Amino acid sequence: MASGLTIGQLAKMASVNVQTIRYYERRNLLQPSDRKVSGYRVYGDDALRQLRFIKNAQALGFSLREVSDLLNLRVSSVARCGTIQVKAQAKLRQVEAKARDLRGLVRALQSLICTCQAGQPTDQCPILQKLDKEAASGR
Amino acid sequence: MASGLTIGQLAKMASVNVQTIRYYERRNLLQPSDRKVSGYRVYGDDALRQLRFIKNAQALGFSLREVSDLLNLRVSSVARCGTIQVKAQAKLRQVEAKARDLRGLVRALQSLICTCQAGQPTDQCPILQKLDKEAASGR
DNA sequence: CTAAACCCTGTACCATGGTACCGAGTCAAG
DNA sequence: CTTGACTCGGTACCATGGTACAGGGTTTAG
Repeated sequence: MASGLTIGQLAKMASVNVQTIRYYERRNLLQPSDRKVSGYRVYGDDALRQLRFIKNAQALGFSLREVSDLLNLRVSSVARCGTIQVKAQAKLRQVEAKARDLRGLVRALQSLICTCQAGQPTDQCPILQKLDKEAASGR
Repeated sequence: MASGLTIGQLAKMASVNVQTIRYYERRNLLQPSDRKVSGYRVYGDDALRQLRFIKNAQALGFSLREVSDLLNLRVSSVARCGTIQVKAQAKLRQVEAKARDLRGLVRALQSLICTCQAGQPTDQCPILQKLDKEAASGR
């Protein structure tokens, strides 16, 4: 089939905005495989795969900058799988740390909510009092 | 003591940038208690408490918009503690959801890393292959 | 053949949380 | 009284991940 998609068709298939695809192009994340004489971008269906790659990596918490790095690694197959593993591990540590922070935050919020009794005026609210002093006990 | 701090002194005491304080003022988060004839902002040490409040609430995951809401609640003490409790609970649910997502992400990354053997060229890397297909199994 | 629907480039704009620079006025120490 | 540090308001800029619009050219269906 080797399609030959226009940017609009690609956008629809990937459920993204046309502008977003052009934005990804500027960010060096996704290049059209060709151009028509008219200047229209032409994409193969590898473009769709790559677009999904980008979205998947984003969903895994990689920034577009990091996605770009990942894609460059893939292109230069001099790079070894280990390089990617190292990147993924670094990202894992980042994400783990963030998850821990959020757990602490959950605990802090929970304890604030527990001490709060709904009927009091706000100037006696223990949540606000706590924020006034020193919060974020989970860290 | 009731200090009478300049913006620079306040900034130093709270370890924030002077510009940040002015930015907070624009965002209705922190108003100077007075102005000198020269136009210089004058802050009482309640300002320092309020600045810490802001930073604490931020650390708990509240956006500046939400912090502003919180502060407005505190000012209008017609509002009841329950209002704040509701807000804190809503934020708690948000944060819990985010924490769950992140743990899913951690699991997805871990499983990707496990299947990856460091010596292979990138075009056979299971992490990249996985990203090519469909990742984010944790969702 | 015409009109709608699409595409092009370039630029500006959105939110978020700040940071930096400008020219001018003010304050405090020596 | 001067000089350097501080402050003022206004505006522009940073990164991030897009989105929108203007003013054209192209393609395609009727």
